[in-house]
Amino acid sequence: MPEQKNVRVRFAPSPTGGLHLGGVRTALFNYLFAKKHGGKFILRIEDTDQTRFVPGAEEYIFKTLAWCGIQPDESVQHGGDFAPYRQSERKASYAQYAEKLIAMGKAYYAFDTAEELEEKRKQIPNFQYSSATRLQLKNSLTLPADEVQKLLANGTPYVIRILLEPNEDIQFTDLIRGEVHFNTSTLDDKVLLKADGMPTYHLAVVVDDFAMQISHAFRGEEWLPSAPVHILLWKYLFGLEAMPQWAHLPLILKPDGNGKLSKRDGERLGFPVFAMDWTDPKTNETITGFKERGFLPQAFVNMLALLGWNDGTGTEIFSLPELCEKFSIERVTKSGAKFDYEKAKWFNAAYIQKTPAEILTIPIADAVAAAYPNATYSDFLKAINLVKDRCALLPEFIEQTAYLFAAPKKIEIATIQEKWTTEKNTFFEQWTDFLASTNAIDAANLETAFKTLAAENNLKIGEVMLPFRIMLVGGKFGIAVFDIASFIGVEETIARIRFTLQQLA
RNA sequence: GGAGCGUUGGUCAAGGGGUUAAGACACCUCCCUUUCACGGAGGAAUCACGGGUUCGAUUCCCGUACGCUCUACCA
Repeated sequence: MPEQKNVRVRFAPSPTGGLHLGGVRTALFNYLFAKKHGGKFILRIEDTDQTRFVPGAEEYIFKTLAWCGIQPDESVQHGGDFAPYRQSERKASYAQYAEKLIAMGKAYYAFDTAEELEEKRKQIPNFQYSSATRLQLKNSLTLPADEVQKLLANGTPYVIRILLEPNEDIQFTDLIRGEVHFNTSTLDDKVLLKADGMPTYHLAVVVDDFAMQISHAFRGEEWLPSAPVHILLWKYLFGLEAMPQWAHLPLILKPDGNGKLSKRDGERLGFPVFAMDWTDPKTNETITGFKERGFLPQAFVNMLALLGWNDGTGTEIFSLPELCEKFSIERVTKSGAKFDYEKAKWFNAAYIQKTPAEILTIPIADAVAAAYPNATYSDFLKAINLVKDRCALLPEFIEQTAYLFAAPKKIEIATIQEKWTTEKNTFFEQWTDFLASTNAIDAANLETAFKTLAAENNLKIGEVMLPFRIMLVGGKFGIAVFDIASFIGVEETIARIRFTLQQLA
């Protein structure tokens, strides 16, 4: 890619709640692109809507990104030459551009109240504030100049709207979709500056992307329809040469049916949508995140990267550094992808396999301590390695190792009882005697001894193996039986056998 | 309603004028393991539909259908 400009990209979330999959992925793609091109990744807080302020949301965004390992180069927390990075703190800078547009004849004051517009929308089927209707509305285009001045002077609330010429073709190149065309006649005169003096997104992105020298602007596909407004703004204010290159990312869809994935879908279908737990400060309701559900951040990031991007080779497991090296915006898919939680778990399982037990233990340390207060650290490490390949989610380590740290509470006695014989009873008595006398308790030795003893008693291995398993773990599940016996030790093994034997008697 | 974008197996997807149309997840069968899982071997697509262009279209063009997004003083 011949890219002369310094690469500067930005992720610009609005702090209104938890960050979901799509948001994190947008951040990730921005980050990867920046790293790939030796550029800067900027985090800008888009908090221009004061009515939607949610305490804690901004902090949550930083924590989420940190967990994912995608650190901004510039942000309200990391500083940078283009501070402030919070749009509410840049409020003063927007009005001048709106005024400039008015002076240029590209924007105008509008005094219609929200109620009046609401009424219009009710009356007229497909009402749009545009060339077709603006001459019948209350604005500086229809009102005499002196009245406009009077309204402005006495503090009448107003907004500034862009003045769209009808029937103008707007065309631009999207890095993912190629040429995209729009006609201004289908657009409306978007509000640029709100009555409270804050800019809308439309003005703010353009002004800030210019101010922060953004070279590439990536955002969700939902922004595509308003892109022409942004392009016009660039053309009027800063010139098209300075405009960043656009890329509109495909949406992440719900697994069943169609439509954008929402947090409700997660609750409905039983999987996380937010990266980390998010507690709504108003309702105090907590929505589970991938982190708390037991995902490793590397797995989460890898999974996200492959949702809408691939390197073309079929490889699916990439570390963050590898992603930074391989990522290219052109290889991002055009169409939306249904989120597949099973696949997400597969990624996590893959990462669990390759992550050392010492690391896996960190995020589950508290849960382990609560579940098995007597388990030693080294025992748990050993246990993790034993059950590793059957865990897709971190909390599964607790369940999967349960019978290694405590005798099963319930024994599926019926399964043994059906085919129980005195021969088997004899066998297990001999087996406990052997265990009591041996000190070779590694799994391989135990297995050899067990098989030899079974043969001596004219019993098929399978006839006694399953009962033995059930005695140790309570049912037909778990890791290799002799690994279990070896892990829990002779005494405990004997105790568990005797316990079941008593019940069978 | 309008505009924009999209459409390859159940899902994610590679490929992109001539291919046996990769691979992964899930599912099914088998092997391994006398549990399960892991692992291994198999199994499934007339590339939305209809027209073109072409010697030849899943690939290019045009329509249609369907889906999604937007259509707020929200982002």
